[in-house]
Amino acid sequence: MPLSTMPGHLIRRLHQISTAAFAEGLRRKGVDMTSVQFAALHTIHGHPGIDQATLAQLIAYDRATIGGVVDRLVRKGWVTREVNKDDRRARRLSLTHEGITTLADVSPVIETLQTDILAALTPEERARFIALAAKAVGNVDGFDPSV
Amino acid sequence: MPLSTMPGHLIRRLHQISTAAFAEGLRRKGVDMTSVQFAALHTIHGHPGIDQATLAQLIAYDRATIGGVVDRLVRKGWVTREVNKDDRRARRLSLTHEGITTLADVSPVIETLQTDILAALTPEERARFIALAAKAVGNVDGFDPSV
DNA sequence: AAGATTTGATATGTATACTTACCTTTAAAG
DNA sequence: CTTTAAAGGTAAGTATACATATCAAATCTT
Repeated sequence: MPLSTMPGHLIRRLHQISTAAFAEGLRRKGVDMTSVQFAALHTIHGHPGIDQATLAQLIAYDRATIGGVVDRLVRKGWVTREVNKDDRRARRLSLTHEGITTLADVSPVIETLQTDILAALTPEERARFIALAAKAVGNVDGFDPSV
Repeated sequence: MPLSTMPGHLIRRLHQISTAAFAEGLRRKGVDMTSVQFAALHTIHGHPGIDQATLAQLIAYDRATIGGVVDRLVRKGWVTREVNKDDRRARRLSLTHEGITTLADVSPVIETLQTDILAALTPEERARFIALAAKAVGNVDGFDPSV
């Protein structure tokens, strides 16, 4: 069985293409942001005051990894992290002014990139691919639009 | 635009599911091998004496990353790496006896895993997904069966 | 209320990934 | 045949990823 027909290999290649397209698009825009950082930023924006564990859960990240991601977002001045008064284990995450502006700045670029990633497909194929991928990862239409 | 419909996000989730399924399947088999290591092993098996740069190119890896992967394969006793006499820049990679046995041992498990990854899809959907993914990454049927 | 369990977060260690820089060795140019 | 360019590897630095262990705070049990 050739690697080129194995879903595992194809998915890794897609992921590679996806992150490369992301990096290139953002580089052109002059912003230093990874796709992981965007997902975190985007989700914090929709859930101000969220804690790291919930954030990790919402975007299906590892709890241990998210700490480093948030570190870098804080260092870049896009996110504030402060101890939750009601639960001193937790950190409340919110976007700074600059975080909000940057997010607004890159969002349209990123939406464009979503079609670039699947540029080799026709619009119909792209839609079918997205539907199949969503089903494969356990999403159904409108499953969790908050994310 | 919710993350849950963005190809970039879906692809990352698929990749996550894929590598997790791989790790779990191999763990059950009692073998310590990552998907990257399998791809390298599989490709070296098909191209004995291959050099690292060609290997990296065949499976779409980074030249710098492959060095570490090969390091670990050598350390596990599955691969030999020796300087090519005809081009002393290059290293000739080959499988050891144990590498061949291990590869034969895990190959059937891994083929099974390929459907596990897309377990949420019906066989027809799975086939369609694979065809679309192959097209998206620039493969056409039988494009490079050597990999 | 004291003990056990759970939970948010960090620390540690391993494995990708990719960029840039650098070294060595070939190959190409002139 | 020397200068230049290209190619194979490695090294260093950054950013995911995830398992496991640990710590502190909160919650549940009895």
